[in-house]
Amino acid sequence: MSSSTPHTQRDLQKARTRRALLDAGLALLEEQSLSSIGLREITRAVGISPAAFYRHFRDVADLGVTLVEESLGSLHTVIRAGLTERSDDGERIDHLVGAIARFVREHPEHIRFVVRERHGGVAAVRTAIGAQLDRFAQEVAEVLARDEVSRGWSPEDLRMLGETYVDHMVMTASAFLEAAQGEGPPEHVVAGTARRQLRLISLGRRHWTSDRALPAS
Amino acid sequence: MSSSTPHTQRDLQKARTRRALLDAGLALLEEQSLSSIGLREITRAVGISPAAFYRHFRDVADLGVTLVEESLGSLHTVIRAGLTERSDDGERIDHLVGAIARFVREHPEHIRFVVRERHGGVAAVRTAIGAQLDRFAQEVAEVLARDEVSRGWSPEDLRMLGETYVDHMVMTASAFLEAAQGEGPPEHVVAGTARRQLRLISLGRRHWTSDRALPAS
DNA sequence: GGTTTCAGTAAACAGTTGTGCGCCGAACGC
DNA sequence: GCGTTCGGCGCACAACTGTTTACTGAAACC
Repeated sequence: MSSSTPHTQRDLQKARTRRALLDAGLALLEEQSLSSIGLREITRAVGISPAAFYRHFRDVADLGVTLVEESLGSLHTVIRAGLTERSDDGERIDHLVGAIARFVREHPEHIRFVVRERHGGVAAVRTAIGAQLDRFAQEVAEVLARDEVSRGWSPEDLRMLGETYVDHMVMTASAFLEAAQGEGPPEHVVAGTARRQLRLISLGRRHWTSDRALPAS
Repeated sequence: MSSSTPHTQRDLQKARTRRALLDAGLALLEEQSLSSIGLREITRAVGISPAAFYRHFRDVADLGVTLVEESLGSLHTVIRAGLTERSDDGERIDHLVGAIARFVREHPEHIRFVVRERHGGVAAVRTAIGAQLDRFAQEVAEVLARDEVSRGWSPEDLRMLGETYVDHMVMTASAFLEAAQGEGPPEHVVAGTARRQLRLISLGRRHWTSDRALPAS
């Protein structure tokens, strides 16, 4: 935010190879996990010498953390738009699931990265993803708080709801990804399940009472 | 299942080092992911020569697949017992969350392994876990189908419900694990969120209608 | 136009890795 | 008791790893 890229030809070229490193890393991540990717493997894919890597990142982990911001940044805007959209529950659910499906189709590597490294072997990346998803859940909670249905909800309950939505979104995205590479049920089945689950949540939401006791059926 | 261990002293010793290999692998997995663990690293931890590894497993991946069966086998029995238990929703939820918490406290390495490798870099292990969780979801669906609330549910809806429970269980277990190592919110907060989420699902379940249209609020 | 900056290089460093080979020696079946 | 089985060992192999060093040459600055 402080130093926007000076448009000198040199920094421009530097930014280019930096991008190439990030892209190469992301590409290599399709078949292995970050902790098993070698620095040399990345530079080899880009076509530069191993030592040049250090001009851009301290570590492979460092590169990973950068990828986190990138990957989740794009998702952020997509979902935010999808949620704010005003319509009845059914339409909103369809839109949301459709948005996730489209995002996965357009940026498969990004969500593969996030899903794989969310609980992966590199602590720094793990916490970076966790922090982002936290912020994310908080934001979703705030959006949902503005709904009529959320009247009287406690902050903890709203927070819980946000987490539920975010977790569900990540799971759905992961399922779509598996579908795309033929590793699981086909896309339309995944979409169906995702819609059903959102409907389930939506129903639960509508009949929620913030105090602890369940209503005597 | 076919060849139960012959109780000769030699096979007994073989089983012992095999166990040691599995345990060592599991232990090493606390800080890295399977794809980055070296065969030598494991044998070194056990105290045998690298070549001896091949007497027990073809691969590190092979060892991983074995770990999957072990880790999820134990969880299987725990949850099955927790679900079948008959009581009102509130109690059942408390019991379930408590059971998960206890399991994580007793077998942290197992669930860490499952969560980490569920979307990890080793394809064989990934699919093994996926298959197990599938069977698992199916079974949960069948148990839930016996509830009074499930009258009139379509098979797809029941299946969806089973998946929802299983996914939630895995997520909760993972959250408990993070809590245990101080990487996230403390245990009682995790438990609270988990209970709320189960309550949400339970409410949605109770007001479910298997046909597509949502009831006009 | 001379000087400084700096992305990328080449080479060397000491480790590490997976895997194949032949051999041992203790427990085994008979 | 004897011949066989077989878990584990030592060693060698070629390939690979992350990191440091001193360097080059073109773009940037003034």
